[in-house]
Amino acid sequence: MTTRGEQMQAQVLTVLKRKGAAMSAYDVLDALRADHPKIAPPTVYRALNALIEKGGVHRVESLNAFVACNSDDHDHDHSSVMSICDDCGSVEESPAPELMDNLSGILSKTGFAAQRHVIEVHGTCSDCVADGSKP
Amino acid sequence: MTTRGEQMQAQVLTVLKRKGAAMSAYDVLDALRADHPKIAPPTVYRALNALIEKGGVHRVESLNAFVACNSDDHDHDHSSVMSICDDCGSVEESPAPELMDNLSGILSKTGFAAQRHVIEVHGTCSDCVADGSKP
DNA sequence: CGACTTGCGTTACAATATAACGTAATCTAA
DNA sequence: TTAGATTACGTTATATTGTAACGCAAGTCG
Repeated sequence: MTTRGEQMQAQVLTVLKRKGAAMSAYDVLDALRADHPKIAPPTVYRALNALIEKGGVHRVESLNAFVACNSDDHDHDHSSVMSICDDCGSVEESPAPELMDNLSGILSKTGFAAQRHVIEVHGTCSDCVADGSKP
Repeated sequence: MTTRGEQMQAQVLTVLKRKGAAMSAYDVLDALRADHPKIAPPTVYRALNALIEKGGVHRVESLNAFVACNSDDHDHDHSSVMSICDDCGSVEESPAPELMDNLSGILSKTGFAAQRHVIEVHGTCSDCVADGSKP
């Protein structure tokens, strides 16, 4: 087992968890510059991609951004819905097995062989709804 | 009613329909250079955004690309699933009202107020499945 | 017609992402 | 242990995607 690069991955994950919301790769890059003054984009993208493979990080396609997985228990086989708050940037994952079954049913009728699901819902999270429109 | 720019929108829509698959904004730009040698990105993005507002074009978030809406009948209130073939680039929309209800149910439990749904499924379309793995 | 408004075209640049190359770290086998 | 193979890292450079801002042209309305 190689451990090269895992330090970088750990630092990237720490940054994302500390933020608790979606961050662009370049936001992560800036956060890492404190420790690594000469860090470059490919380093960050490689760490992010490795973390995505492991399931510790998800890519938010509709934001071109990344978020730490906060629910450690669920499996990461794409069986969840991402709720993205456009006010505060928080991202929650909700497991949705029935929805996936429903989707499979719809698609199988058309002969489409699904491989990857992107289910992202934009809106306002309960906290931001409670805070009112624009305090 | 202004008609300025509608020519451009019409040409963009023609390009997208002729392609019959997702295209990046810059692919559209290149296609338009034949008629408009000096065309620039904002012109294309403005036309694309106007067409998206009207519902004639959809943005494919997971590809950073755009596709002409091929089913003229359905309403465009986000109530459909996009099936994206990673082999040929074709994009199909399937209405999925039950799925949307299901999704609303899941999210309302968390207090999340949904405003926009991004439901994109990547895989292989029936034509490409029929063509075998790599002919 | 002349003043006002809208939004287009253009220039320039910002934000996101990756190709490619040399090299250092790790692994394998003798 | 070390030579050779392999992996994947850091770096440079560049590709790709998207937008801010400004001046002007086209349409609007008195």
